Formats: sequence, structure tokens, C-alpha cells
Amino acid sequence: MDNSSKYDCLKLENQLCFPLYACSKEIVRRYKPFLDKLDLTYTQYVAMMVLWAKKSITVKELGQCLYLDSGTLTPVLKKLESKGYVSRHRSTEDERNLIVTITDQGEGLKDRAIEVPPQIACCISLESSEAMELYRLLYKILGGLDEKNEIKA
Amino acid sequence: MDNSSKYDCLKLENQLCFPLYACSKEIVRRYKPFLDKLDLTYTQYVAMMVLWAKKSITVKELGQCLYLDSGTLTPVLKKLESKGYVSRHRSTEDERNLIVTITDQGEGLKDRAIEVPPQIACCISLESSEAMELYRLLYKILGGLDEKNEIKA
DNA sequence: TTTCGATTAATTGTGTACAATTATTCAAGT
DNA sequence: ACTTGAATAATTGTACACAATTAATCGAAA
Repeated sequence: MDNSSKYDCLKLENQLCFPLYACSKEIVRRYKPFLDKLDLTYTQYVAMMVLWAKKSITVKELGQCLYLDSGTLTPVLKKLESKGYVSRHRSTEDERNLIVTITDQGEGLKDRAIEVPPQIACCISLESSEAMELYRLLYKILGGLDEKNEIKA
Repeated sequence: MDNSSKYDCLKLENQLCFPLYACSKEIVRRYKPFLDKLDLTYTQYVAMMVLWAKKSITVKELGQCLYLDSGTLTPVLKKLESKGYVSRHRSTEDERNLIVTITDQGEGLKDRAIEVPPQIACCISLESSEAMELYRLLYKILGGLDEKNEIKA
């Protein structure tokens, strides 16, 4: 018999966003014990990742990398500054821009941070090919969302 | 030439968790204009989804459905109660349990809520088969995480 | 040069998330 | 009945996340 109803789209198990939300949340939670050892939260950790690669970046650019705005980043970066991992200075060419620069101490964290990704990887129960496909699909969605933003912008 | 280094695992573009985190966040943000019309946040919306299906549930069970604890759910459910969408009562058999029940008004929201999923779906730039594969992969990860929890429990 | 719109961070206010703790209730065994 | 340990929700404290607003700066056009 047919149990379908017009309300089926409202069932949690028929949603795609919900497992995305739950999965993200649960994995970030798994990071905590490892990041605690570095005195970092997950948000601080991804910000440091950008800085380990770029050394120096404006808040605006960092926000574009991380999909975060200054409302979120300002307190995060102040926290990282208070821990001595980054410094914050206004650009001399354009004082509207705040430039975040990694410190030697922040650079030093890198060697301890490389222990983290393998320990997270092993709690993701996917085959390598599945992980790659998941990666592709997520960036395909993000790319689609970005496009729609550009239209607005 | 080979540019690889032992720090490659710390690059944002080599992470699987980051696009998961960003994608979840960005899609939830896309819900906002639609959920505003229902006077719901995303968390309140997923809680209502469970209640539209189950009518009545304990906070503990709801938390298991949504991967949330009472620290998050208590204020969310109090908010939904203040809006008149649910009622909250202690179980008479076991007063430790708080039972959340949907009200007629909460039930009434359902007809307006069915407008939401199609409008979100159209901003997810995936083929139907890709969406199904993404769904499968996300639940595979969630299942793996749950298993590891059960060992601890 | 003055003005005015745009850009950028910071601030404000609301609402999650979650770890840790607390308070209440239950149940099993004494 | 009493005690003790487990279970459940609520509370507390910290840290995002984001919309909306504000403040400072820049740049281009009048």
C-alpha cells in the first residue's frame, strides 16, 4: 500500500540538510579532545590553518576562505592574539583593512597540529574513494551556493 | 616537481571536515528567510519535524533523534512552548522524563512548512543521484560515529 | 576640496552548541 | 524504610554564528 503523503518532505529522514548538519556537528565535537591539547577551538583551528599556509591575510579574505564574517572572526582573532598565536594590525595602505599575521609561536603550533588530522580521519568510516566523492559533492554544493551569491553581489 | 610536505594534511583544501562544516552552515543560512516566515530557527524547525511525525516525545529521545543534549534543547523547547507550538509536561510514570507534545497550533504550521523543502532543494546544485549518494555517505559516517559511542556506553 | 556612496571591521543582540555541574527522581538492594 | 547509584533535565559558563547596525576610511565625482 501507498503510505506517501504531501508531508513526506518534512520527515527528518527525507532531508539532506539534516545529516549534513548533524555530521558536521558531531565531527567537530570529535576534534575537541585533540584541539584541547593545542588550546584551540575548531573555529580557531581552521583560522590557524589558513594562517599556516598564508602567514598574513586580511579579515575580509580570511572570512571568504572560511565562510565567516567579521562578527564571528573579530572575537576569534582577538582570542588567538591573546594566546600569542597571531598579531593584528591595520594596513598602512588602507586602514580599513585589518591584517592578521601569524607569530613564531603560532608557527610553532604547526608541528603539534599535524598529529590531529590522522586521528580524526580514523573516526570517519568511509573508504578512500567514498571520502573523495563526498569531498567532491560538498564542494559542488558550495560552488553552487557561491554562484548564486555572485548574482546578488 | 614534488611540492608535498608533511604539513599538507593541515591545508584547508585537504580537509574533509571543513567543507562539511562550511556546507552545513551555508545551507542552514539559506533556510533563514523561509523559516523567518514561520517564526522558526533551523534548530526549532528540525525539532518540529520530529514532532510533526511523532506528536509526543521525551527530551532524551528527541535529543537522540537530533544529536543534541538537554543543554541545547531546554531553551529551544521553552521557546517553542512560548510560541504556542508545543507543550512541556513531566511524565506521570517517571517524573524524570519531560514529555514534549505538539499543540494544534504547532500542527497547523505543517501546512505552511511544506513550502520550505522544495525552495531549499533548488539551491542545492546536485543531480538527484548525487544527492542520494551524498545522503548515503553522510549516514554512513553518522553510523560509524554512533557505533564508537556505543562502545564507550 | 567637498561630498557622498562604498568598503571594511567592530559592535550589539539573539540563538544555538556543548562540557561540566546540579537537582530531582527512580530503582535495586539492604 | 534507607541508602546508593543511575538516569534525566535543567543550569552555568564559554564560544561560536549571524543579521543588523555603527564607525572609520577610502575613492570618485561634482
